[in-house]
Amino acid sequence: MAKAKTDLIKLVIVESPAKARKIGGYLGDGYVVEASVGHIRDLPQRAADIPKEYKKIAWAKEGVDIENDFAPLYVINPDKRAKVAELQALMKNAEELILATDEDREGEAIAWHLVEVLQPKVPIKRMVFNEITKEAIQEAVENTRDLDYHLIDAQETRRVLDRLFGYRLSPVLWKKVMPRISAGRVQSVATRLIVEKERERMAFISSAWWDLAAVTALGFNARLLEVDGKRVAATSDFGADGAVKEKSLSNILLLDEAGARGLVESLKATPLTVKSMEESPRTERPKPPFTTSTMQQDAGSRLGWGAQITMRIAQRLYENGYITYMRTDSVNLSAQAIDAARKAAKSLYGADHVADAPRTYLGKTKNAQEAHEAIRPAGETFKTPGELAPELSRDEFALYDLIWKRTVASQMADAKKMQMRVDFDAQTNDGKATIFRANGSVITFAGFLAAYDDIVTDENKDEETEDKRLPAMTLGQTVKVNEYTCEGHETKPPARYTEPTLVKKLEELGIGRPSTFASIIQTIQDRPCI
DNA sequence: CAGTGAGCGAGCTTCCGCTTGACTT
Repeated sequence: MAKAKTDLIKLVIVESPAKARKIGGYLGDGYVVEASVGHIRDLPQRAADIPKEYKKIAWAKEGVDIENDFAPLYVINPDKRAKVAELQALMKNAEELILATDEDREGEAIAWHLVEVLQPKVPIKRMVFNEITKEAIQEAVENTRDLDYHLIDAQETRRVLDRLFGYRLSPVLWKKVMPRISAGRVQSVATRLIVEKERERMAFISSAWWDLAAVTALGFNARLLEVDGKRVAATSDFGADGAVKEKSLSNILLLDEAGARGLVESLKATPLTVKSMEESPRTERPKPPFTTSTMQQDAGSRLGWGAQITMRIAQRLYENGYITYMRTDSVNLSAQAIDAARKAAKSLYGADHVADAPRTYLGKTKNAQEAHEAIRPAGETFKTPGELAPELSRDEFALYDLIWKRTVASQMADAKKMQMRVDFDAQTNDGKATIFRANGSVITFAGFLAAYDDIVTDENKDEETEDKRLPAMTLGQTVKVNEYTCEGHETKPPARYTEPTLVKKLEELGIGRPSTFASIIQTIQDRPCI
């Protein structure tokens, strides 16, 4: 019996199974949506992957014929043979092949590889979209384009370069250093960053200095700023090597313990006199929604998670439909997501806490591909963390909560702060003129901080950023001092990288991709050591 | 003559990036 016309389907191929299910629901009858589950073909990884007819060819193991215009040898990934067979079977009933892989360099290449492998005899269309809503998908399927061979060539070049660099350099290391270690465009830079940081720490020479504080009867402290017109050394006068900066050398007073104790002695309980006061308003803008890298950084600092744990939890949230795709370098939200964030902010924190106009953010990542949205709660209205608490595990809840807050905060109003600075005169009993300074900062309008607090880390705890209210004072007023205290400080070497701070650095340098940040860290730790 | 040990040669390791399960540690 001849096949009825209605048996023919339009085959749509995306990269991720979760995406396939969702899009399948939006496209409906006549469409079959399948996932390639990532790349289906690659250069041979090992000798066993090389087809019989290429086994004797010298360059086959490297997978690149450098004598012949760097022609690559592609083989089906061993774990994708069943998937390819499945797609080939579906093609038999297809009247059209629609390639809906991600709109980035790798996605375009996956689409091309699919065409090369499936060899369709039916029309081929390339469909792209940046958000998964019914409207966006409908529009995308009606406005298809052709494959972009510039992008495909760019991907092939990247692939060949990485292969030649990594597969030629690594064997040199086996011979000269030890077996099984490796080198590559990404991992070698990551390793070098860590080595350089360690060298900085080794070259670091710790300097000691002392400072003074006046503990006032009004409940605030003021720290010593000047003695006889000379500024007392502060953290910012020391360079990365731990020594006093060149330009600070001549004009600062570096107090040692004896000097500090002498000043305490000579000040006794001298009151402070208000010399000047200054108030300056500050506004603070919310941060953009999460990318893979910033999510890893925040989960690291707030939840104490490594990059891989964060990604595993995020993957579960994504597969169960709670968040959008978790491997992204984009800070953009869809129009519907912006709307949802603003509605959530309005109902929970009030209309005055929502930004006047929808906020859009510019990504600052080098080489960003922006094939996906930022990481955000899924759906056209965001379920609050509280609503989802019963169905999420403890870790899933913690990460969803972070994503929800960051997304909602990104559409909220600026926070307003008032910073206060009061300088005081005090005279030592041996006639030295000293100036003390008190800083205060008050949040006058929480804005986005109502949803997403600034985090206090060990590094910024000492700075004058905390919410500290100073009492009202007038010029010339004297303030009673309970006691003067002094304290010794040491400059600290630059901190070692943590997993998230290394990811941040790599991203700044344009090295690695959202799908590989976690595995880079794994690789440089897994390789054998001497 | 069977079992053992030294010596030799062959084959393997490895890159980066895109995706999930199916496997063991």
